[in-house]
Amino acid sequence: MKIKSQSEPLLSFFKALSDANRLKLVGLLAQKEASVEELAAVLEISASTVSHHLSILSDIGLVSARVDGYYNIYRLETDELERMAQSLLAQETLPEVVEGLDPKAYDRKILKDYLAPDGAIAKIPTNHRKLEVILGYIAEKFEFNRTYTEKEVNAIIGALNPDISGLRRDLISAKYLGREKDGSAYWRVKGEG
Amino acid sequence: MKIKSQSEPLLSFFKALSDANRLKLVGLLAQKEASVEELAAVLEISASTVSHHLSILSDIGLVSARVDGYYNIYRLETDELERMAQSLLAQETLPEVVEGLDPKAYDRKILKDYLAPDGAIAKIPTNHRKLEVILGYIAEKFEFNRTYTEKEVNAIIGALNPDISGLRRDLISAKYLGREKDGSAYWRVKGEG
DNA sequence: TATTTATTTCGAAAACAATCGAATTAAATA
DNA sequence: TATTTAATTCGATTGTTTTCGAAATAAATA
Repeated sequence: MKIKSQSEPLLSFFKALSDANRLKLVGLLAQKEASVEELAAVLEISASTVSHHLSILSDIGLVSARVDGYYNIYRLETDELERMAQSLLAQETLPEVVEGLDPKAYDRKILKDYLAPDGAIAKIPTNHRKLEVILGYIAEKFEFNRTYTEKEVNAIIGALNPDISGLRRDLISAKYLGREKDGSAYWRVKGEG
Repeated sequence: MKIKSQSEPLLSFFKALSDANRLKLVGLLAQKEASVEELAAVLEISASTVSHHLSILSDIGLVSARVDGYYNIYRLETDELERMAQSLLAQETLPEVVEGLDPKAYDRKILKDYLAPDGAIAKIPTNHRKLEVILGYIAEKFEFNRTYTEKEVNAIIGALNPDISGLRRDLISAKYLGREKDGSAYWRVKGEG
């Protein structure tokens, strides 16, 4: 099942107003209500096209129609327009737009690029952002709430990549591992377990 | 020369935000700045497509880029977004949208439909709105600031359509012509000259 | 200096949207 | 009831937009 974004109304609103003729329709109806025929004459497009545009505006509640004799008289729902415009400014609107997206997708892509199929680190990235992701991956091989000897640390790192001392230094300077001043013990500091 | 609407910025704004992926980009950048690669991974679309979308957002000043090493780091121009959203609500925004449109286009179309090539009234509309337009057309054949005898009135109307008494009555009841109680004089009341 | 890397630009394919005129529907008048 | 009228729906066409992968660009590293 496809995860559907929470922001459909917002997108529909922008789509509805992202056409020059529809924007003009809203502008005209803001002045006074009007029939399809009249709008078509002023916009110089066919009545069927106006009808199509009005149905899009009507779908999101921005205009409504009233029958009067032969005519369908359309009017702008001013309150609705104001409500929608206001909600653009609301704090909670933008966060909803990104619901359903996975912020870890980039980290996963980096791991995929730098790890061998067996989980070893095939190549060490020079780039800072990417190195950070790889260091986080190494850190996960360490448990919280215990200490490791340097020999144990080297064994864990060495199973992943031959550049043991370089990676050990990086892990400490990036604060993934803590270390006794005399080098007698190491322990895991941060990461997500 | 094509008359250009005054509302280009408004239309560009809506167009820019009328795509689901661009809306998500804005949502992501609202949380934190990010590189093209990172955005592409999270949205699960190609980097070139992200680049294309960012250039559209950047054209209207909604995002900006900063170079950092290999990366172009994009950030949301929060102030600009707020400014644009605010201007949607501004009084003067909607009227600008309809600038350059001719509100008399509908009247002209009605005249075209009901007048013969020589200017005579080929057919009298039953519809109220349309009849009004035709009456306005007849009224223009009368001068302001003088009176007409019934004979003169009949001659002017008769040159346009044989239903003289019907049209004369309509002109008076729609207040295009004034009339002495005893019917001895008629004069033009409203219209645009 | 040659190579690697992220981004942008380009060109083509596919998806989408606007538009028109004709056919249909619904409502008013003759 | 048949006709006229305005609006909507339909089908086809045209134009625009999104998207991708490949090629070009620009910037950092080896």
